Amino acid sequence: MDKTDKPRVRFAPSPTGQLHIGNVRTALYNWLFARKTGGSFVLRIEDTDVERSEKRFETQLMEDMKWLGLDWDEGPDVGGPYPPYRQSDKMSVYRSYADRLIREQKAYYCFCTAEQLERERQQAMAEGRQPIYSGKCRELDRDEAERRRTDGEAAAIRLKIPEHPIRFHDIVRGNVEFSNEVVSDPIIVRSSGMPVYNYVVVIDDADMKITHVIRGDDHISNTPKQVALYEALGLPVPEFAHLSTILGPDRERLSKRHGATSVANFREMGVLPEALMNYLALLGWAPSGGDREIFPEDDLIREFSLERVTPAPAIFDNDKLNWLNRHYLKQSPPERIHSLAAGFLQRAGLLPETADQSITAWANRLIDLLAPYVDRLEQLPQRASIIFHTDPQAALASEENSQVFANEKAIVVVQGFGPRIANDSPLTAERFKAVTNEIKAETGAKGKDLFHPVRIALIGSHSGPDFDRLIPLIEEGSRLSLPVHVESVRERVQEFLAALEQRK
RNA sequence: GUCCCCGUCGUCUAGCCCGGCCUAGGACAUCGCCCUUUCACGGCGGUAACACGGGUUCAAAUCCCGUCGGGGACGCCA
Repeated sequence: MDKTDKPRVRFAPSPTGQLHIGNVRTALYNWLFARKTGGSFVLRIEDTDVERSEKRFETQLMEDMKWLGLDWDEGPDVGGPYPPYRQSDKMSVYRSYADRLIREQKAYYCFCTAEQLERERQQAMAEGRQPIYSGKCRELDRDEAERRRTDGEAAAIRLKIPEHPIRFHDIVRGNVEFSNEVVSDPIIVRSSGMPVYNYVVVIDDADMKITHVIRGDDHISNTPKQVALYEALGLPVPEFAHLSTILGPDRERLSKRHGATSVANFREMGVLPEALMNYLALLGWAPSGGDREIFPEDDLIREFSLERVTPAPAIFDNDKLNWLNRHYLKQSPPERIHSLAAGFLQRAGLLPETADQSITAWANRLIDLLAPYVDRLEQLPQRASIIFHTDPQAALASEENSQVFANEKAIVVVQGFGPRIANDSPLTAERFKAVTNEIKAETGAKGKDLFHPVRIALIGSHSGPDFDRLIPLIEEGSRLSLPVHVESVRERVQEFLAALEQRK
C-alpha cells in the first residue's frame, strides 16, 4: 500500500494552557491508531483564539508530548507535506474558501448583531423552542447584502445548513443523525474577518488529508455543521471517532478542582510517563478478553483498535494510576529511578545540588530502600524523614506510640540499648542485631514487643524498612556531610531516652 | 428547555453487534489469611454489578419500547 492510502490523523490542541489529561488521552488514541496502522500522526496548533493563545504554551505542549513519548510525523516544528501547521499562518486560505462559498451561494452575509441574536436565543429557550438562528439574513437579496457591506455595515458569514437530516458515521458510536431543524446556520467568519474554529478545523483537516478525526465527544454536536461544510465544499468527509469525557469522582467533567489534571502536574508528582500512558489507554479502551492491565508501548500499539473504544464516560481513578506507577517504578532500571528520585530529594533540601561519589552512592541506597514504599516519587522526601528527622517528643505524642510505651517493658527495651552501643563506632547491622538479641534474652520481649519500641525510638514509627539495611544507612549517613544532619543510632537512642525521662 | 451521547461490582472494564458456553470474567480499591523477629512488598482467598419497568423468545446482560439517572451541546470560544 502506498503511504498516501494510509490513515492520517491529527491532534489539534489550542495553546491556551497546560496540556490537560483528557487531551492527552485523545492524543494517545490518535497516536496509537497511527502507529498501529502505519499511518501519519499530525500535530496542528489551533491558535485562532488570538486573545488566549500563547507561544509558551505551545512550547510546553510539545515538550509534554515528547516526555510522554508521543512523537509526531508532521507539525509546526518538523514541517510536512501540507503546511502550515499553525492556524495563525493560514488566514488567507480560510478567506478564499469563504469567498468561494459566498460566490456559490452556499454561504451568506449575516448582519444580525450579537445583542439581537442573544435576545432571539433567550426567547427561543424560554418558549421551549430549539435555540437556533432564525435564518433571517439567509433570504437577503445578494445585491442588497453587497450594498450594505460596501456601506460599511459589519457582516459575519454563515454557512447554509441543508434542508435534510445530516448523518455521519462514528467508529465509537455507530451512525449518528441530526435533524437539520436543530442545527443553526453556523457563522464561519466573524464580522471582524477572523474565521471561526468550526470552520477552520474542516478546512485544515481537508487540506491535510485527514482520514480519521479522533477527538473528544464534546465535539459531537459540532459534527453536523462540519459535515455540512465538507459537503458544501465538495470535500470528502472523514471517519469520526468521538471519545467519551473523563470525569472526576463526582461525575463532573475532570477539572482543576479535582486536583492534578495536567501532564506537568503528573510529571512533578513523580509519575512515570509509561504509567500515565498505560493508565490512560485503559481509560476508555480494553483489549479483547479484557483481562490484561500492564501494557508497555509496543503491546499497546499491537493491541489497540478504535472499534474497542468504549462510548461511556469514565471516572479518573488515582488509585489505579498509582498502582500502575508503582509497577513501573519497580520495573525501571535502578539508575533511572536514582536520578529521578535524587531530584526530588534535592528540591526538598535533603541532598546537596552537587554530590560527591560517597554521597551519591549513599543516596542511591537510600532510594532503593524507600522507593518500594511510594506510589509517586514526590512522596520520597516525606518517607525519607525517618532518616533525616528525629523528633522523640512528637513520636511519643502519637496515640499509637504512647500505647506501646504504656508497657513498662518497652521502656526497658530501649534503655537496654543505651550502654550497649555507647562505645560502638561505627555500629554495624550485625552488632545491632546482636545487641537486640541480648535485650531479647534479658527482657523476654520478642516480636512486636521487642521491635516496635526500638523502631519508634529510632525512626518515630513502629513500622518501616528492615533494620539490616536501615542501620548501616543511618550510621553512614551520620558521617556524611549532608544539608540536613543525619543523627546516628546512638544519638537517636539517647535523645529518645531523654524524652522518655522528661515525659514522666 | 431542546437536541445528542451514555448507563455491567465503589472505580476501570470483559461479555452485548452475531440471544443459550454467564452460577456474569479480570484489574484497582476494600476485607481476611499467609509470608515478614515491624511494616510495606509479595502470595492466597472473600465481599461486591447486568439502573428500573414492560415486551419479543423455549431462552435476554445481550434484541425492541418506555421510564429514570448521568454527561455533553445549543457562542461572532476552542
